Amino acid sequence: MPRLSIFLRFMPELPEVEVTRQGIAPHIEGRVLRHMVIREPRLRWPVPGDLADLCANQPLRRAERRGKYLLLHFDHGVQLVHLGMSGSLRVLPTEQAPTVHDHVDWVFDAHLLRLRDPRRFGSVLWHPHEAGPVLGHPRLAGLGIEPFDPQFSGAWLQRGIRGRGATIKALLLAGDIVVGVGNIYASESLFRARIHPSTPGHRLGRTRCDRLAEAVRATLADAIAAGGSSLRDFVHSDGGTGYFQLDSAVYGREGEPCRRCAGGIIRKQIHNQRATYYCPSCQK
DNA sequence: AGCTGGTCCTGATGGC
DNA sequence: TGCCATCAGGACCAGC
Repeated sequence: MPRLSIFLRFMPELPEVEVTRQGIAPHIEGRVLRHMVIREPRLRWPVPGDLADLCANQPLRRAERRGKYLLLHFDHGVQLVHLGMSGSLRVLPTEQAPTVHDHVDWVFDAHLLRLRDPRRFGSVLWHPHEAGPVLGHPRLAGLGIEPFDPQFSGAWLQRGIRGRGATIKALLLAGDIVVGVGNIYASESLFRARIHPSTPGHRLGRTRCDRLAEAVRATLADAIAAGGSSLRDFVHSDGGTGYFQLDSAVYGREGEPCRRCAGGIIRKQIHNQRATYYCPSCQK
């Protein structure tokens, strides 16, 4: 358990992004962004040089989420914020001094929002209003359905994997069928659905697709619920503590006994250079 | 030193 | 043969 919380703290998948959104939204929605401080523009992509000027003294209307992107809506455009693999956002007092890896601040009247991202795989992009709906942005246009969209189902999943021979784990991670499943929750969802991670996508029939769609939704919902209890960590925290204490069933449990079946020992396998955990006895 | 991870990009592969 | 979709691997980083 302690070991796992160390991992999770650096891995924003959909639940972490959603909990972040819920945590920061009350402090930024409807407030005027006075100015931005961009100390380090060299993120996954360069932060636009004119972004601070564009958004100074503009009211921030809404903080939305699409996949793992946070969408900060202004009247004249939208900021797309991605946390990459090590990013975190915190609401802090305006006078709080930045430390190393604190790359971007959004400064409001009474407090600021701060992006810390040691590995700089995150991003802050700008989509001007005149470029059309933000969902048409190149980073968003190819994304799959939201896992909590009522249209996401076994049938949807089966349509998405039709004719694709990649492993089901790789297809979940690809994000073009359903968004939000990262490396950890891919293992967890497949365990929940009792499906072996290296099963080729097109080998999954409707029954297993139904189970998997439900498992993805349930796994992510559980994680969001677990994270919701730590919302206070987003305010007036220096961000130094982990904020997810998810109880994983397989991830990081190599060699330990399976929680569901008697006799199974959790195995670790590298899939596409990514660690995958599963129970060889009850995942077929 | 080597491993870790989310996503985009590139170059390779395979089907029609 | 040509085109397109798909796929595996590489790159980007810092922390441990």
